[in-house]
Amino acid sequence: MKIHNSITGKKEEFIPIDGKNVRMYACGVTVYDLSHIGHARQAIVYAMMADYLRYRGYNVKYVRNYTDVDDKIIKRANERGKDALEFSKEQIEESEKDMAALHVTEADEKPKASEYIGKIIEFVQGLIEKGYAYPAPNGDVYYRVRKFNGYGKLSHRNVDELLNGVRKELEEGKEDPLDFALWKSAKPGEISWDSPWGKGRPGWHIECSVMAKDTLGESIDIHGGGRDLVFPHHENEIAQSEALTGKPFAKYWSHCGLIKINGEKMSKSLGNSITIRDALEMYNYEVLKYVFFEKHYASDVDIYDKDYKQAENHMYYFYNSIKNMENYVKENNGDKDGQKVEDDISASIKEKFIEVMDDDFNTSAAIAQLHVIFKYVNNLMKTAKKANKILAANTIANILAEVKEVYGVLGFFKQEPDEFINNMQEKYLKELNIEKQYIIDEIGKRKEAKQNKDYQLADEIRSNLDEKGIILNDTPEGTTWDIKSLYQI
RNA sequence: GGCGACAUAGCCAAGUGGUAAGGCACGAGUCUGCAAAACUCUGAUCCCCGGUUCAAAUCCGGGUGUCGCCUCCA
Repeated sequence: MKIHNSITGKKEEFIPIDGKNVRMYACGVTVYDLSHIGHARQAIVYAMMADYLRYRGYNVKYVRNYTDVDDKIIKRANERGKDALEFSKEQIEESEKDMAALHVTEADEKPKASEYIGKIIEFVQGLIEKGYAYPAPNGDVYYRVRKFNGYGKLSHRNVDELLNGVRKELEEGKEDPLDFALWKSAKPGEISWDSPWGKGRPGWHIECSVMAKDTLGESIDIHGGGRDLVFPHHENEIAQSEALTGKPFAKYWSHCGLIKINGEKMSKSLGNSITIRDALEMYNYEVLKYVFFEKHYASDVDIYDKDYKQAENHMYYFYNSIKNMENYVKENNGDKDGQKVEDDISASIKEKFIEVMDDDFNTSAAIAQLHVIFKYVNNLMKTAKKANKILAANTIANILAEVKEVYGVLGFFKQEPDEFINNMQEKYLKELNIEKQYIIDEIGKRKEAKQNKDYQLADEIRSNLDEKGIILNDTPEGTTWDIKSLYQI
């Protein structure tokens, strides 16, 4: 099992601190607005890691926090005339709805900053006592960056370079421009808590150090988050935690790549950010997982509209293949004639999945393998049929069971094929504004024309439907229809 | 300016020492009245230059280009 470690910049053998027990922390969202697909990717990626590690026999404790006290939250709450905590509580509920709709495995604990104020104050006091922090006259408390030796080891910078080229004004009360706030004194009208330094609230970075320590202990195995958090957030977490405990904070630092939309950085100002809610309105959750898993988690990705469409077509192909497999098993149930052991690749499915996933969670390669499997099975069923041989249903059943179990780890194939396929067709019929009955009637007319050998009329009916976005498929069992765009981009 | 990452076929994308997964698009074929779907076949020596090695897309050095971070950000 290998995992990429940002702190060394290398892929390393994964050896948890405590045998088979894995402690994992991922920075969650600051809940001042609806979550977007960047948050979705991050949540999906770290849930996938937890799921996969469990699949490999580790006992995983996975923690993902919520930042529910912060400048943006306060600002947004004020705009809406709401209490900050009341507002963030609502936002957390919305975020949980999104995660449930995405079918993301829940974290074992989801601590909130506002529930950790006492422990945050204790932590800050500890840092002051050790000389790593100091209160400013205005009630802020700052971290003394230059005091911590390892500062910059994650983001690979040194303290002096940080000042390079950056005009940083020395804020009042700070000893050094690099120092960052652990505790912020309250401005009038802001939510605040009592502290030894007066009324105030925690800084952002300290929350994660405190919550990670409280839920997982002083040293954790994997700390994850978006690549944009490397500096300063994760760098500061290390400084805080290691200064207080004197122990290594996280053994493996994992960073998830960022998302661009149609070639542009996703941002509110560009108006191109896609909320999870919007995405789910357009695409099934397994389709979204396909989009994210198709590329390695650590890569920054540029997602174009056509990528979703393509993923949808792939999932449609997979589910149709599964349906065919199920039908095949049903039709040939109990028939063991023609079974060839060498055709049964079910054992190698798991083997290959583990091989690529053990290599830093290579979901991209795992998905490539999925295409190979379905192609293989479709070919198997086809050639068996063609040769008028009955391939043992057991072989197909074995492969199908294995695919569902193995790829279930990534959250795939949790739906009934008919359910998935019908929903997809309904969605497009609605979009194309076509009634199912109309198609059936047209197929009936065409059947008649074909029986009369009036192929010109038959072709006309078919091309007519084609123009409307419906394709017909003549099979020995009759004519079936489907949605054209589920096969084409 | 500093730090970091990336550069693989028309496009997307795996692959960290032994002669390049997968997908999309394109073309040919099987099937079909003709199509469609499905399946089969077909394509790259890996940005450029130099080095290490029996052997490099993969390691090292230089160059070019793209991107991220250095301010809140998954």
